[in-house]
Amino acid sequence: MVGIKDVAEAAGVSTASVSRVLTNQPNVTPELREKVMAAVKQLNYRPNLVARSLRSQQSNTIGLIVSDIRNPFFTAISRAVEDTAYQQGFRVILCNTDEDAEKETLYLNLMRDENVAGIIFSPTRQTLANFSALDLNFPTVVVDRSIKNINVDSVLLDNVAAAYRLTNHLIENGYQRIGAIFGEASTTGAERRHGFLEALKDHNLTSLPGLLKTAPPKIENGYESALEMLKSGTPPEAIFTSNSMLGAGVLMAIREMKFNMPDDLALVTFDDTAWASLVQPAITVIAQPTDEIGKTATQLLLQRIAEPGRPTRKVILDGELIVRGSSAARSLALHIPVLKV
Amino acid sequence: MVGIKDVAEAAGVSTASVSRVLTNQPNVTPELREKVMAAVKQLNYRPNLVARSLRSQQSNTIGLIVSDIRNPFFTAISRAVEDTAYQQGFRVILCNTDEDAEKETLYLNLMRDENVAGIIFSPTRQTLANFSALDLNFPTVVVDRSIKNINVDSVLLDNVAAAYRLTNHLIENGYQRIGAIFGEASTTGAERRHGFLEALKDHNLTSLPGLLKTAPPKIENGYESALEMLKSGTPPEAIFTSNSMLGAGVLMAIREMKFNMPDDLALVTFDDTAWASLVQPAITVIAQPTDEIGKTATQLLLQRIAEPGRPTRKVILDGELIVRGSSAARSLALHIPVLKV
DNA sequence: AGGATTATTGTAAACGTATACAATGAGTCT
DNA sequence: AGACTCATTGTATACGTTTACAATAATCCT
Repeated sequence: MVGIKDVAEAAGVSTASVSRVLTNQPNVTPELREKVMAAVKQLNYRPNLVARSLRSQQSNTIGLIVSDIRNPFFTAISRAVEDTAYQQGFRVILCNTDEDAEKETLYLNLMRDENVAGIIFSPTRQTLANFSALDLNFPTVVVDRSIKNINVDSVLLDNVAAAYRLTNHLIENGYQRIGAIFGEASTTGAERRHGFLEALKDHNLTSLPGLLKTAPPKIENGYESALEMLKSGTPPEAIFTSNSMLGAGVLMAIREMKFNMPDDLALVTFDDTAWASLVQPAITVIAQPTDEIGKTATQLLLQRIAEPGRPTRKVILDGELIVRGSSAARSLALHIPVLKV
Repeated sequence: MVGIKDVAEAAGVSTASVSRVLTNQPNVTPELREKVMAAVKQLNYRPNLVARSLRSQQSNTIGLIVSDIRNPFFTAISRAVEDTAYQQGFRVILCNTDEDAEKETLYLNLMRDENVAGIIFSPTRQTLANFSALDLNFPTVVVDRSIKNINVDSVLLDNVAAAYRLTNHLIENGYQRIGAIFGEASTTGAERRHGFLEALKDHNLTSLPGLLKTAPPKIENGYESALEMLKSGTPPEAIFTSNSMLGAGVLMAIREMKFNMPDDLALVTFDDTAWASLVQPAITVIAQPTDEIGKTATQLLLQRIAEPGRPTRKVILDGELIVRGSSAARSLALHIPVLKV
């Protein structure tokens, strides 16, 4: 193993000088830099990041704590976070929590032990509730989940507005008996639910018993919930889901029950996943600007790392409504049954 | 910051003793352990992993280097790797290479600098070619890509056999003009191509000009390649793709050209993604045992970390052919055109 | 019983780097 | 010219652990 001492010796300078040129400090003469770099290249020296981190008491790895990497939303986020982080010389440690509060504290502790520079985190409601209690002693930015009355950087979607728009779109296209399934682990689900209900109210519609569900954001839950709705005597005309996992489950149920989209049942969901546009008819969605979210979160974090005292900020992004066939305007035949036959 | 010294003081013992109980060494009396643990709990002490890693010259983080986390195959792999790794007390650093050989060496160096315990890696062909040259000085296990004549643990699919089976299935169902698109970055694509061609040969079929393509595993490439095939005067009866990214692109092209599956065109692909079963007709695929692959790779790595001298082993898993509607037996009408009308 | 062996704990050095402080030398000013 | 400043480099300590080695106490054997 070649260390800084070897480089110093080879270059005929002190270890301090080597360290200084390698950390790009000012006040080093070009000659010094040259000598050192030559020795570095010759010996193929690479600084030991662990030692560097121990001594300088700071590291350039950041933690990314998400609930499920298989959820395409988080996949996209991680990708964006990693890209921007690596680009700035930071590494990323990825953790899956499965929306499990215990795992969350586990990983949070881990991050502390690893002495990470900061974390990007999408906490469960549970963890969010006593967020101030666990006082993270490192820079933190919250993504996707909203956090109130606490000073922490965050970047999230305008969930209420997006859900409102999506629901509104359904209603304007002639759907009235609208079922909905919301994720229950996060604040996100609750906010989208709020937007959904607002839209109903503004059109003098009410949510119907048995057609308003809440479940952990997993495919099977979407499937089960939708089956219940579809098998009931009075199935909905449309289903709204607050994320793609639930949406995929609903689609499975639709397939199983051999319902036709959108004539028998319309479907709209959050997150523009691969399958949403491949399926026929394609699914109407709210597309979240995942790249933007991940990138912004990382930038926010890096800025806070550089300047811990800066005022916190909340970045709120807008979702984009992408209208596709799954929510096409209800056909006349169905609207005015008298015309049938 | 509370350190080991504080704990030692509080417990009335030496720092060495504290360290010994915390690293679960034998030869400590129960009383000692008790005293130390009490102090640890009281002070809420947590060992600094960076310092530990520096001193002990080993860490418990492993690197996972994949080409694209958005590819569902790698998403599934990472999830499995992380789960098993964390379960054994190891952390995971995730890196995306975009199948870019430069990025690969970049991250490989990074892993070295970070002093990771080992890595799990799916190298490009390019990197694989001079694999021995970059002599990784840490335990490595290669996944998904095959590597010859070099002693390194690896776990991969029996690609030739799987591709053969998939092709064979098409042929048996009456498809003869079969187009194919293979990933070009990895050895995987080449192997699957081999299996594909073998199957053709065994049925006295030949690959047709313009119907055998190679491209980086991205959706747009699948799309472009398929469009070319479909727009040609003599489009294929079926298309075979060697991974889900290409497959998704092909499906987009099919949709755009308004071809019907499987009557106008059958489609089969590798990897059982979410959309493969949601689409109608659902897609026939070779499902890779991703959980198994990730888990096995991690275990292999941890074993090698524990015992560096052990003989290397190559684990070869079988893919599962899942037959769905996209490759249904060609209808009689098309088979025997004379019957038509 | 006394020496040899073993089990347990303590002392202090080491891991590889960054950095506070000291030291040196080159300008600058009066 | 001498005192003073400032830029540059060197010396040596600190980061928070683990661990080789020393030391002590306890046990065993003849």
